[in-house]
Amino acid sequence: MKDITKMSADFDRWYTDVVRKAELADWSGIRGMMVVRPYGWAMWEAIQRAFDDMIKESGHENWAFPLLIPRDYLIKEAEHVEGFAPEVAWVTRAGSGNEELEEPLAVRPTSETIVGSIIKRYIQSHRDLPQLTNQWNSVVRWEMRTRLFLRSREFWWQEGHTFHASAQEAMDEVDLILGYYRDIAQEWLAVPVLAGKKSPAETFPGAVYTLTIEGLMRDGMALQMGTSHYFGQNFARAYDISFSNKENERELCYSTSWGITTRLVGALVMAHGDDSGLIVPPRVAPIQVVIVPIFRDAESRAKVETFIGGWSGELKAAGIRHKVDWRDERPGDKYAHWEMKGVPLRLNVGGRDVDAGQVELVDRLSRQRRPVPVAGIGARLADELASFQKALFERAQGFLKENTFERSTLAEVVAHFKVGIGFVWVPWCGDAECEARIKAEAGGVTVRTIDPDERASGKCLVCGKPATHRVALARAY
RNA sequence: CGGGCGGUAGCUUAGCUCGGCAAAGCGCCUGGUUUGGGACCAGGAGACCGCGAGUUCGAAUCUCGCCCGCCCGACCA
Repeated sequence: MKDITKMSADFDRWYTDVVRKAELADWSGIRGMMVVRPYGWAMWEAIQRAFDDMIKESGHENWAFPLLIPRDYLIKEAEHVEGFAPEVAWVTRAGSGNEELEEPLAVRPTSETIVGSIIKRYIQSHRDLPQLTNQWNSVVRWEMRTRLFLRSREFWWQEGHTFHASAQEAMDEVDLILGYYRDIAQEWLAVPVLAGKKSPAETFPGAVYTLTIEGLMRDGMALQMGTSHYFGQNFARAYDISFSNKENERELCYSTSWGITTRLVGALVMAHGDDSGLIVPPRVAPIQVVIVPIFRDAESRAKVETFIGGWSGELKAAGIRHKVDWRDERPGDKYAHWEMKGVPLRLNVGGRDVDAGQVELVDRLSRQRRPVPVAGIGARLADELASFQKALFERAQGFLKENTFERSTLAEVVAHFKVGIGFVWVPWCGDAECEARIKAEAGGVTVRTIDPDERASGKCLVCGKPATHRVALARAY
C-alpha cells in the first residue's frame, strides 16, 4: 500500500495512518478530542447493537443519567475519588455573566457516583431489586497522552450499573457480563482474549475485584478490551443505597459496573490489520461485500450493470451489507481502496464474467481469486462471510498461541521482554511489592490478568515464596 | 504534566540559517484518451505560511506568548 507506513517499519505510525486513511477517525483540533467518522462509527454501532441485544435479553434497561456531577456526589467513595481525581474535568463557571459556580460540576469520567446517588430513590424493598441499568454515552478523562480510539479525552462507551440484594447475585452479574464481553471480542470482533481477574494494583478504584478481557495486538502488546467490576457494598455504603430485606431489616445493596468502549474499534484495527490496511471482521463490517464493475464504455457498462442487477437483490435478501463501486476510477485503484478499508469480500465483475454467468470472488485475507457462479450467490456469499469470520479468528488465535509463554523466574521474564513480546504466564505470590518489581525490572510489563482457575503451583517468580496465583504478564496499551 | 521535535494548498513536504512576488509532488475540478491490480495528455481551481503580539521600510523567515500534533517519560478504557 502506498500512503501508509509499513507495519513492520513503525507499528504506531502504521496504526495512525490506517485509522485516518481508512476514514475511521481523526483528531478534531481540540486537544485530545477525536471525531469518529461514519465508517468507524458504523463499526461501533454494530458492536452496540450486538451488546445491547445481549443485555436486554437478560433484563437490563437503558437509562440516561446526567453528564455533570456535583462535587459532593463525586467525593463520597474515597478510593474511587482518589483514583479518578487526576483526570476529572470541572465546570466552574456558567451563565451570561460567566459567574463562578457555588459548587463545581464534574464532567463525568464514569457514573458510579451519580447513578448511585439517584438510583437509591427507586430502591426501597428487596422487591425493587435487582436494578439492572445501562447507559450509552460518552465520558471525559483528562488524559495527557492520547491516541485515536485507544486513549482520547472523550470516548464513547456503555456503562452498566447494577444493584442486587445479595453478594452472590452481584458476583454472578459480573461473570455474566464478562461472558458477553468475551463473546463480543471473540465472536464479533474475531479477537481471542484472556479472561480473568485483575491484580489488586490494576483493580478499578473502589471495586472489590475487577474482571477483564485482554487481547493481543499484532505488535505483541496487550490491550484491555472490557472490564466488569464487583463492588460488594462499597458504593452502597458510601451512598447509602439500602433496602428492606425479607426479614424487614435494612441492608446495603451489592453493586457492579462494567464497560466496553470505542477502544474496541482500535482493537480490531491492531488485531487484524496488515500492510495493505484494515481487515474488518464481517459481523461488524459496515460493508461486507464490495462489487467492482469492470467496463470500457457505455455499452459494456450497461451490460455489466444489467448483469449485477440480476442478482444483487439476492445479496440484500441474504442480509449482506454490500455496495457497488461505480466511481469513475480504474479497477486497480478500487481494489487497493477497498483493501485499505478492510472490506472482507470483493467481487470483480467484467464482460468475461457476464458471458460466463459468474463473478470473480477475492477475499481480503488470502486475496486468492475464485470464480463463483451467480446462481445461489446470496447463500454462497453468506457462507463465505461466515468462513471469513472464522478464518480471521483462527488466524488471531494462532498468533496468540505463538506468542504465549510460560516462565518461572523474574530473570527469565526480564530476558524474555528484552527482545520478546506477547503474554508470559508466571507463578506469583500475590504480593504487591513483587508485582511492582516486575513492572520496574521488566520495563513496564504488568500483570494483565489472573488465571480464572486460580491454579497456583511452584514459587513466586520474584520472592520465591509459594505462589498463590498464575498470572499473565505483558506490555499493555 | 516534564523533556525533545514539528505546524506552509485536502495530503506529503521545499523555502526559514542569511527578511524582499509563496513553490513542488500527490490529490481535487474540466475536457480528451483509457479501464481485468494503484493510467496518460492538456487546461484549471485551491494558502489568514497554526493563532496573537512585537522588531522592521518590508516577516512564512527574527523575538515573545498561546494553540495543535508527534516522540520519550510519569498517569490511564
